[in-house]
Amino acid sequence: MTATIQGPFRSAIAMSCRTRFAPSPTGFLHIGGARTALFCWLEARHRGGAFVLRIEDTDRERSTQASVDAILDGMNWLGLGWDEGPVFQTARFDRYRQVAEELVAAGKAYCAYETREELDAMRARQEAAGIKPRYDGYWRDRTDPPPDRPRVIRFKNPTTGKVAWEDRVKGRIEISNEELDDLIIWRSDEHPTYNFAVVVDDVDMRISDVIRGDDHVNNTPRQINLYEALGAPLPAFAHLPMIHGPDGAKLSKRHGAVSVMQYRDDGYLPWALLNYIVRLGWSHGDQEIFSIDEMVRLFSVGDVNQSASRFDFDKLRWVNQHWMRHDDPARIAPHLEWQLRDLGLDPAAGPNPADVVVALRDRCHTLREMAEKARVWYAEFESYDEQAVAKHAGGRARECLEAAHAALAGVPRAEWSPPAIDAALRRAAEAVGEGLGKVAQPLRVAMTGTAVSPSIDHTVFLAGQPRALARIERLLARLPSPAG
RNA sequence: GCUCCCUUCGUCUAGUGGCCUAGGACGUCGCCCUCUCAAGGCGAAAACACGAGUUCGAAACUCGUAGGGAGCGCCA
Repeated sequence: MTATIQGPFRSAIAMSCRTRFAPSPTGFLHIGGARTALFCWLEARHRGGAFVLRIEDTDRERSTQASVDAILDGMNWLGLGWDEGPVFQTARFDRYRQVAEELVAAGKAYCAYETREELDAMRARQEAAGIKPRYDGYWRDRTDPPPDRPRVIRFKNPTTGKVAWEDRVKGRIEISNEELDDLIIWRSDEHPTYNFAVVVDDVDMRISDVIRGDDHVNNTPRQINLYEALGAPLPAFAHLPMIHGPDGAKLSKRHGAVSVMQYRDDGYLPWALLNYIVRLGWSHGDQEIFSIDEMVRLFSVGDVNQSASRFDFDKLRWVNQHWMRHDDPARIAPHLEWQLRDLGLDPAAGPNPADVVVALRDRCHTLREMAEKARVWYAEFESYDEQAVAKHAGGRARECLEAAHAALAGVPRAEWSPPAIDAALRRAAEAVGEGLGKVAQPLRVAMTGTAVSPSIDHTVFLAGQPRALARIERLLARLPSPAG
């Protein structure tokens, strides 16, 4: 009996989860924003709820269409799809105006007529006196005739008591109303302010869990007072700790990548980036590697910890390599192709990229490095590393290369594969009475012009039979002729 | 200045009063493996900010101190 009631009841609660990611379009999607978006997305997915994307573009000065596009591109590249939106706040001005006017009519907000200069002066006086700058409430209860000056609408914040909430990550937070002042909700230029628009939107969109950076904790009590004035049910709040740069300072350009799209350019897999950032502030025991499905299954914003973390590029690189090594090569290949093209190489002018992934994924940490190392199979190299030639092309290199050439030429075209090549090279080594290494090193120089490459069978395989033989001939041609 | 938040190895973290002479991972170092470079295996160094208190017992609870962060806009 209990079980039959429990099931539907519980899912009804889960269904009510609605989260939103609400960036302002004043730049690209940065790494902190990406993690906030991820956590919002995961919380909604985990609870079978909805994830809403909202663009907070009420600041006409700083908002740009290019930024909107950049944010959308970032979200799409990461694979964080939204169920509703994008909703633009600029499309909702009438609604904000209506709510602001209702608040005034209800005596919960009022018009104030100070100029910016007067407010600046007030602030300066308060700071000089060493007290917290706050609006003094001059117009709060005035009934004077309104002066002939631009007006703003201010919210009548309660003057006594305190605001408290149970933050899902920070725990209980309390702030006295005496710390707060009457915030402006409607500007003199007839636009809503952030703190007001957010609340109206979150109420209208029935957001159940407000998940955002902890730079917003100080805004929360004012917003809670607004919810109450509106008679709206309170959502749960979850304030995420910040992400700093490796040196503990705010993450900035000088740390390397700030925009998530830069991570694509630098050769990271989107799901690897997600795996790395999900572990910044969240964990599940000792587990380090999470597929997207696992994250959805295991994540809860209530498990996020409370302290700021630093971005560690070394660990990101490790996570990225992990996914390059453990995913299906076919899933990695398109990303490698993107990098090859970005380097000006034609993926069709060489081996199947999936085969390149198999050969190189143990040897690099990013797709960028992989593409650079793959260059030798998509274009001819121009010169040899002379040190490599000096070290490996002396001694019996000529005999070894000739034996390798003969052995490789004997591999039927249809059987051209790493195992067949390995067998051929071992036969060649045996024929000249040397270990495989004596054949492999000069051959490696012949194949790549350098002394470093993947295992010799793959290195030769990826070159393809005609190109492999040609490259052996090319090296042989520059070696001194055999004595006698 | 005021308010709020935070503090376990270099870094990300486990830890919810005894299982902790504090575990894992990245990074670092050493050894093994080996056709180069990697990857992999094994191992090492490395942390509870400090001080009081609560308790039979504190990394965990409370209070201070120090340090760090955020906010205090007609920005979001």
